[in-house]
Amino acid sequence: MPLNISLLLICNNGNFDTTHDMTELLKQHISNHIPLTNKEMEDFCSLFQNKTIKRKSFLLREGEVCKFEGFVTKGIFRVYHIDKSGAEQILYFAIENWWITDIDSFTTERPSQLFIEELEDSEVLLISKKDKEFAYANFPKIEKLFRVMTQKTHVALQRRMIDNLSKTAGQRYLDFIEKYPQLHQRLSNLQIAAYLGISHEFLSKIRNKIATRK
Amino acid sequence: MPLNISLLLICNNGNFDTTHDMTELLKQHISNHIPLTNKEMEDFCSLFQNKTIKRKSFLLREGEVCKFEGFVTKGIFRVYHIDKSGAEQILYFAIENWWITDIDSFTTERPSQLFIEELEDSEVLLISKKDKEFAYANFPKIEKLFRVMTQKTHVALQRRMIDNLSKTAGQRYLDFIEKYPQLHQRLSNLQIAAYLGISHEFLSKIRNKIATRK
DNA sequence: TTCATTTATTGAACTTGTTCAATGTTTTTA
DNA sequence: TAAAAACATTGAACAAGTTCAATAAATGAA
Repeated sequence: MPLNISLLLICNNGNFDTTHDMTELLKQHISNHIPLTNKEMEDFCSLFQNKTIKRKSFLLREGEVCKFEGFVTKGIFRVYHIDKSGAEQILYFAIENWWITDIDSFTTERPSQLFIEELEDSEVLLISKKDKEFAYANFPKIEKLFRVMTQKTHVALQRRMIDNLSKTAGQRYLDFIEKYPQLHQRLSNLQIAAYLGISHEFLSKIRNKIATRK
Repeated sequence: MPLNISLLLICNNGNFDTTHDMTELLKQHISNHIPLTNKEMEDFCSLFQNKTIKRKSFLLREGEVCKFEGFVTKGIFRVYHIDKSGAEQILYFAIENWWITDIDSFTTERPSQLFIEELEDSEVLLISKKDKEFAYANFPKIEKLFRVMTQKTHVALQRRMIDNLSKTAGQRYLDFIEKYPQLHQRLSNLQIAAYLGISHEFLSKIRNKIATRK
């Protein structure tokens, strides 16, 4: 059957409904965290809307209130801040199976300080605040799911914080390509530098040094 | 009545049960986040044990599994990591009304990479993993409480991450004393430097520059 | 109160990372 | 396919931050 599936994918230019396939990834993701009954799973996933987005467009801009939480099913996003001097700091990247939102703006309903931008043509499943509150109120397991996921994200950020406090940029770059080989291949060095908190020129020098030492 | 209360405090050398006063602070803290019935509040707070700790002793050391989550009612703690070269990175400080744990070790039950140390004589209310699971299972509001608190903590860490990526050490120091004036007064410059991710010598030079410019 | 320990300051030499400008390379788009 | 735009590399001068060593000041324990 793999041939048929390939043909299906090749022929699909985004002209017919693929929502069913889209939520498949989300369902799998949820199942990896908590057990839900079929009904709970269907009810929860039906709250999401599929959205297709062209590269270099924005899901959120600074100053807007973030009205969604998104689950990426295709493509790559970056969540970043622009400081007073115009420099960009990337908070995180999100590829397939990752969630994106400005959790601060989403929960407080205050204007966001962040940008969320697509780097490739992407697809994302979006849930509104109202529907998420509905889910929390009606499915206690969903409350647990998001508590556990937020904890995990927090632990990852704690590790990154410690690394940023203790390691040189060169070491952080090596850690990055080791930890996220798939991301590394899909990102420009400009993006990686903004994530590591260094200038792209310096990243270039780091790469040169690594390359000539091997 | 204020005189009587003062006398009571003066006479109490830790020799009689003050658990009741201790959980008062916790109850207030919880009420600020979510509404609980009296029974829920009593049931939940009864899961905590009060612990008095001398300064410079450890609540957790690297390599141990973190078996508690703690609510600080008195004193000041620091949660930190020691890297390969022996340098300390402070993840956060906790004073009255703050929570302390290694959330990674506590949830995964794997050895911690962190130290939790008292900097003053302190008191803390501790809850075990089993009792916390019990609370989650029996009080859905508690699940929500910790989801919301973890979200807030995460937002704060995201801001700190962005600041660390974009600001100079001098600016971060000024931000720190503005944001946490009470902490600033109770901490040595060694501690603050380890939090900011700089050497204490350099912090000293920053302080000198600030002082002479005023 | 005194001695030992910890904390803070300062300077000099050094390392890490930035900025700016010039040049080359790759990718997009018309 | 050509031109434009975005991305990557390199060097030189500079700024930010570290390290080490010496000294002073503050704190804690006997």
